[in-house]
Amino acid sequence: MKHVVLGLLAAGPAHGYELHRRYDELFAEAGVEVNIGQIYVTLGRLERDGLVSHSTESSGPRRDRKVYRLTEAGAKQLREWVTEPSETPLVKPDVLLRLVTARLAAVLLPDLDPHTVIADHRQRCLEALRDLDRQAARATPASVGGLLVQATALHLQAELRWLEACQQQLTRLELRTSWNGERDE
Amino acid sequence: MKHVVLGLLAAGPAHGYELHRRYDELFAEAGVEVNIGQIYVTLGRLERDGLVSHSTESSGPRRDRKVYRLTEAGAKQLREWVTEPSETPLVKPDVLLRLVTARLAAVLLPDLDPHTVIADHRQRCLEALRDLDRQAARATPASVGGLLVQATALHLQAELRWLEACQQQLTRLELRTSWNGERDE
DNA sequence: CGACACATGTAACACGTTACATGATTTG
DNA sequence: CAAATCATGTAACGTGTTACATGTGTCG
Repeated sequence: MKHVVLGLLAAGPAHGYELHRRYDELFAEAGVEVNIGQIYVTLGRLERDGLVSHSTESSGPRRDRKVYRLTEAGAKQLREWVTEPSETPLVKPDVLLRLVTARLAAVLLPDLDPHTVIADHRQRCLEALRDLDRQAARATPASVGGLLVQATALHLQAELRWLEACQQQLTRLELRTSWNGERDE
Repeated sequence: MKHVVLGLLAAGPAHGYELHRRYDELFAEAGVEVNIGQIYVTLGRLERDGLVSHSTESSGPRRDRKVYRLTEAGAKQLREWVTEPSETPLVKPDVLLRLVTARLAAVLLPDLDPHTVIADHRQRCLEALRDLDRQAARATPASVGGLLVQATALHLQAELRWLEACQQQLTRLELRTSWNGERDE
């Protein structure tokens, strides 16, 4: 969030409400929303850290607006962030955690079926993918929103392929642990 | 984290240190580590919420251990969590944020090149993928670690495909915003 | 003896999220 | 007049992360 706000500010000074509008214009298309409060919180923290500064503008009859702009430190930090290698995603899918848990809890909650967990999730992914396709049709072709939609779609397909692998390996899935046989009683 | 700890506990009562061991055995293979402190913090919060309870065990000469177990509420919550639909991932790749920022900051930081950002990230993804392949060779075939590695690999491939799309659309990328032309001065 | 595994914790900090408070102006 | 939009904020809460403190038992 911090860097997003800095980035939005890089396009020109603005007040909080305006930043929120910019954000929406860029990302709302892909359903990634942000609470307006968060913008103000972030701006406060950025100012505390000396990365932005504000000047109050009383534009006629309207409520006073605090127009923020990047400081030199802010611009520097922004450049560093953009240049810096972005980490390759370390995935730890939610559904895997549930899967493992279902297996670990086999004694305690014997009615939980890992296969159901997978099947359900698969259904949800397929649905999401259909939604995305519909969205992609409506979306501006080469826009940020469009790219987001594409990214999500590709990752969903990855997830689906992975689920397949999961299902195949599930039966053989070794919870190779010394400790899970040693239930007391 | 909260649910992970509950899950680990579902395999049987244990104290914090032991939970950390269980965690490592399951996930360390894929490089997903956790700070031991976090375990204790989480246990404290779970106990505060009545999902786990502990009894002190003085096992001979050793330091006393607090053995935690699920309460009924904890088991119930765990079942709910496992059963509940896990959300389909809403992707917002780090690199896209940098990309957009690079474009937004075109006036302020004219030397930032979006193409370089993509190319660099692509290289890093390829490397990561090679590493994963090496890891996959060593990994236990049907283990949690193995599944994690597979998931990561698939998502990396998705990311690579997406980067390709990005690169193609980058030149045409419309930052269709009313506001980014209106620089003051 | 010194290093290491065992074992537990806490204080400080950062961050995101939400609900709420406040008020002016515009528009149906 | 009522509702929506413009505009700003904050207090509370949940959570993850780290650094640090503290001590025992074991093994070379």
